[in-house]
Amino acid sequence: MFAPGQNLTRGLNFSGGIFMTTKYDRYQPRKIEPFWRQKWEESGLYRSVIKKDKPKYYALTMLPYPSGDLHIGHWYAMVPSDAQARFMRMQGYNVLFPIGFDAFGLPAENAAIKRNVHPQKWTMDNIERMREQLKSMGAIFDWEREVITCLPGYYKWSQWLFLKFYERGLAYKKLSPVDFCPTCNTTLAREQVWGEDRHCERCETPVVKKELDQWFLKITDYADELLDFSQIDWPERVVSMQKNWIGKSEGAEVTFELPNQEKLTVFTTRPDTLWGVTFMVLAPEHPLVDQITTEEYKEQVKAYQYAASRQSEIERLAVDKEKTGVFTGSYAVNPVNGEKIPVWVADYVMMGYGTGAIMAVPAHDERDFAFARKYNLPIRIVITPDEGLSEPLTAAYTEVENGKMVNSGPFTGVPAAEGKNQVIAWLEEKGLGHKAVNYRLRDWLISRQRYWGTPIPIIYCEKCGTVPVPEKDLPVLLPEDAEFLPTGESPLKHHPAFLHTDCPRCGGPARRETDTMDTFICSSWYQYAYLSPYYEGTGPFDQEEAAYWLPVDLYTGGVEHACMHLIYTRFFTKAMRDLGLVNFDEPMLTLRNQGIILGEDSEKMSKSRGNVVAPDDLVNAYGSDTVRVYLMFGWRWEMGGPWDSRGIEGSYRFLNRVWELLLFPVEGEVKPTAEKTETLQRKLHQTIKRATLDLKEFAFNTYIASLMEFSNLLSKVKPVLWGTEAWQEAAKTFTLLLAPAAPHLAEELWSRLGGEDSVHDQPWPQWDEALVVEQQVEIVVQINGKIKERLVIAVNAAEEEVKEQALALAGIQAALEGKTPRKTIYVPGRLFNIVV
RNA sequence: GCGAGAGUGGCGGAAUUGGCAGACGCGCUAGACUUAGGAUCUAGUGGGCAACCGUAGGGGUUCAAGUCCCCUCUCUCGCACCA
Repeated sequence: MFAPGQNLTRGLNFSGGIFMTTKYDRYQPRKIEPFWRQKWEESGLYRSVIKKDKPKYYALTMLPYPSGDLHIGHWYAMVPSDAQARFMRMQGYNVLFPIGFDAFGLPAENAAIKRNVHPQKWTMDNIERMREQLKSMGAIFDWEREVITCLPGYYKWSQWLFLKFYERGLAYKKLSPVDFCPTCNTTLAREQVWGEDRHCERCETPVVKKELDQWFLKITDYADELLDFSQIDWPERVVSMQKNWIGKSEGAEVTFELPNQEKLTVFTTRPDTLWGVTFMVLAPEHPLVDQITTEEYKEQVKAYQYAASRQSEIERLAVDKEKTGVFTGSYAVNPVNGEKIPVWVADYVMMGYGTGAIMAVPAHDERDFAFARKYNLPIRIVITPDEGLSEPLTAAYTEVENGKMVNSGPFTGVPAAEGKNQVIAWLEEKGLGHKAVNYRLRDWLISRQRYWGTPIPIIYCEKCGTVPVPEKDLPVLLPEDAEFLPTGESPLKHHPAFLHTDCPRCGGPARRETDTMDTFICSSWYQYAYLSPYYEGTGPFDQEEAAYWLPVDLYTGGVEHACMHLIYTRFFTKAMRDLGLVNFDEPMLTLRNQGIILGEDSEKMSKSRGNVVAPDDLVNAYGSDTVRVYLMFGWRWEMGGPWDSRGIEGSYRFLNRVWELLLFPVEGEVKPTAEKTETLQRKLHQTIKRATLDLKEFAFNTYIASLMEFSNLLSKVKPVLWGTEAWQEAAKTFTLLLAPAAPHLAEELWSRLGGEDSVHDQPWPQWDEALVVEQQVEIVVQINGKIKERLVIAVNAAEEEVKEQALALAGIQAALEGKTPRKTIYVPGRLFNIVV
């Protein structure tokens, strides 16, 4: 037992006594928090270095963009991740929880054009501010591993990786119609074009198509492997979004003969419907259109193509728009039955998917059905359910499961589901087609016509053509003295010293690639950069560090990156594996997504709405620990929801109560009882168990709730147990349990309670299952499942004994009214149910 | 249309995966202490006067259903003429 007040003095030593205003100083987070943060920094508490004798745990939070100020969303994402990392640390793991900045990108350059401040300065200033804000969070970030992606020491390796990809044919340049954002003045990857109107992910401007020569990464080489999620524990939502995005569909390619020896290959997932093809459709951009269109139809086909090309440049049309098309005048021959079928051009067929041409089976495809109806094309049924179909059809019959092939030559009578494969085999045998797989996934367009990004390390020589920059010449530095003008063109294009160079191969005059890389390149491998920031060895990172820390054990961040960053980084890891840089298949073993904190008005936070919650203000008002606790307590983490400015008061009150509870002594004599001691001990072990399991499961809200419950019990028993051994043990253990959530407060309490070293270096408490179990329990006594009475009984009471006591209860006697129980059910510790 | 997820008090949310619905907190009500309280403490708080009724709605399985099965409705997110 320690004398009240004694430990208060110890606390004062740390703070220099400056905040002792009353006999027992109040909870003053603004004094405690900076003090401890400085201590931790000085003592290197959170430096993560290889410790071979300890299991490692690599926890990672998504790389923030240095937009200027830390947002409450950053806190919401990072605080529970930090708590989880701290918990693992106390569980004996050697934890790495690094932080850095995704520092290239458009906002910096736009600021440069608008406000005449260099992107470098704008970015570094923001980083400096955000670094301080991040530090106020009190997370266990190892700042010595910080990476900033716009620094040459970083992007050198982005360029190096690009060159390695190039060597292996994973990076290539291609002239093709690409999406261009007229506001951002750059091309975008397919993933960065969103929504029905196909707008730019960043600025929401509808994109336009441009025919440009651009660099791509061959992510499609890994399409199949990217569909394999067997090695990772990722949320179902992300898995399904990625599957959906990759969009694998299996079927067949079938070749149709056209006049003048041309062949037209189509992709279909329904080879079982081949006998029902009544026309064919080409996309307006299909190269065969010009060749097969007959003189008679030339004019209208040309007009249609022109209209279609205009259309793609304007807004994308609504889904339910009326289908349009024109006849080419030509006929194709259906290879399965020799029929002549008309070939049309229509914009409901996309050049970008499959072969840009389809076989139309109006009876069994909704789109073809609508088209056939409009243009009076024949509709032939070749699949029917057992009960048949009534003609004329009012809608396409698209079911496969219950369908049977009819009017299909040798396959008539075969179930459609089996027919698919049988027909493919038959086509292959006859040389008419073959099994084929199609993906929705496109190769990743990485060229950006902007300055503030990683220069693509390529040189164009008149003699030698495309020449990669030799490894020894890396990094290709971004020139600092660029001019930022609102012309919409990259300053690199107008920077002679950058543009003109010598060919590394022949020494002749050459020019540099002026496009820079998509910033998603930077974030595709940053988890490896943390191992050895700005590495100066022979590869992008230190292999010894890699061998110890990799792969990332836990990754946390927003679900909005499911089809961008999270696919890209998986692709990078697989490609890097094939380069021999890493020896595993997946970058992040476990992924957890947080939800989004909305404004108090339930709308997305935005400056224009004026509903933004600034974490700095909250930290000033309540302290960092309160903000942390509230962010963990207020919502289901993966859901998020509207901010509640009153709710945070509850968390502040909680921490205040904890402070007073553990530090303010009881006046007068304390008379401990065995019963209360036991109650305290039991609740303590129950709380350890709950807190441990909840933290494991990312149930941060119930983790905090369990601490609140425990503090409620503590305040009940305080008058009788204050200062006893059981009390002290409970107080210290409670402080340990609080440490991941409120690290500063826990540290202060720990030191005042006489704890050794840092609370954060203590082992996580263990619970004793025997002490968790209640001895006396209240069970409910039911009749036919309805609660009639309650009974307090020993937890291990025999069923017979319970039955005897339950049946003897007055309320039960009355309710039974002399009826005899037919059956009784006893669930120990829960209920006793009498069935009559 | 396809895919994923969700519907529980006035609000945020709990409920050992079939076993006392509403833990914990916000808010609210009453009281205490106060010159004062938007501070703090104590008590209460799903509905109904009651028996009872209550987890989006309807049916089912079971001694027992928020939880399992079938149908319907609503909402959120992602993709979208993907052949």
